[in-house]
Amino acid sequence: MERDEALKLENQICFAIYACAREITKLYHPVLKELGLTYTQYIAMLALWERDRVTVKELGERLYLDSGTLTPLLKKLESLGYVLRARDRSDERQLLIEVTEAGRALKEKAFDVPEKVFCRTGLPTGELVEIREKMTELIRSIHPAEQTPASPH
Amino acid sequence: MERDEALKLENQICFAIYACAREITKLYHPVLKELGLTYTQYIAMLALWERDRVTVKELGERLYLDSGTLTPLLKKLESLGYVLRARDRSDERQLLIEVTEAGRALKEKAFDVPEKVFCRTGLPTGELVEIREKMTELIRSIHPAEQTPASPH
DNA sequence: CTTGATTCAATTGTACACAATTTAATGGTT
DNA sequence: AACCATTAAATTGTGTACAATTGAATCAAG
Repeated sequence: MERDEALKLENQICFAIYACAREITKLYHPVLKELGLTYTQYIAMLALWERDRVTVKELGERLYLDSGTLTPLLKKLESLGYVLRARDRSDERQLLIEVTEAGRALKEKAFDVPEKVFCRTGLPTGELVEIREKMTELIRSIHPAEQTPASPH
Repeated sequence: MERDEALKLENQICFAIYACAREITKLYHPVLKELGLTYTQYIAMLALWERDRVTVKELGERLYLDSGTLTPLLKKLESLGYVLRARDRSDERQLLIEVTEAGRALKEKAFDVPEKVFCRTGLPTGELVEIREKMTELIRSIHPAEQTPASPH
C-alpha cells in the first residue's frame, strides 16, 4: 500500500470496528433505558444470567474488563438490587457475585432486547452471524492466552 | 432462536464488536505511547492529516464523535502543539482546526504505526480487509443519514 | 512458623463517550 | 431594528475504560 494510503481513516480496520462498536451501543441505549441499565451493565448481566456465583476475575476474563471497570459497575448493580457482592469464605481475597431474585426477574424483561435492537440495523441475520464469527476469530487471534475453559464446579 | 440462546453472551454480535474494539485499542497503546498519543487522539490526527481546516462539527461527523468528546480532546492536541483552534472569522460559532508544523512532523513518525500493530494480530491482510468492509457496511446500515459527501472547497 | 512472592479486588489518576443543557452567534421574519 | 428559531461549540454530569499502584489474604518454601 502507498505511504499515505496506510494512514487514511477509511483504510483503518481499527477505526471501522471502533466506530461500529459505538454506533451499536447508541442503538441499544433507548432500548436499555426501559430496563434502567447502561450498555456495560447489560453485558455484565448477560454474563451473570448465564453463569452465577463467579469472582470478579472470572467475570473480567469473560468480558475482557478489569477490576478498575468492574468494581464500580458491580457496586452500581448491587445498589440497583440486581446482584449481591460477598467475599468468598474460603478465600477472602475473592469476591463472589450472585444474581438476586430481582436480577432474575429483570431477565424476563430483557428477552426482547436483541430483536428490538436488530430490527433497527436492517441487515439480514446471516450477514450478522458472519460478522460475529469474524469478530470472535479476530479477538481470539489478538488474545491467544485464552485457555481457561471455565472448569465445571 | 431459543429464548435463552438469544441472551447468551457468545451470540451477541454487539459484544463481539465491543470487545474486539477494546482489544484492538489495547494493541495500539504501546505503539502510540512512542508518539505520545492516545488512541482517540491518533484517530483524530488521522482525520486531520487527511483534511485540514475543518470545523468541530465536520470532524465529529467523520469520527462519529460529538463536541463533548472532541472539545477536550482538541484542547489537549492544541496543548501538545499539534493543532491550532481558531474561530471562523466569517462565522464565529464555528471553530476551525488546523494542523501545525509539529503536527505534520508527527505524521512522519506515524507511518509505521499500522504495520507495527497488525503484525501483532497474526491474521492475513485479506481477512482484515474483508472485516473492515463488513464493519463499514454495518455502520452505513445503522447510520443511514450519511449523505454529506464532503463538498470540495 | 515466619518470610517472601503471588494473587485478587480496590483505588487512583487520566482520558474518553455521550445525553442533556447552556451560551453565543447567525438567519429569517416582520 | 426587534424577535424568534436555528446552529455550533462548550459545559455539566454520569458512566465507563484502563494503566498503575495499593493493601489484604494466601501460598510456598525453608
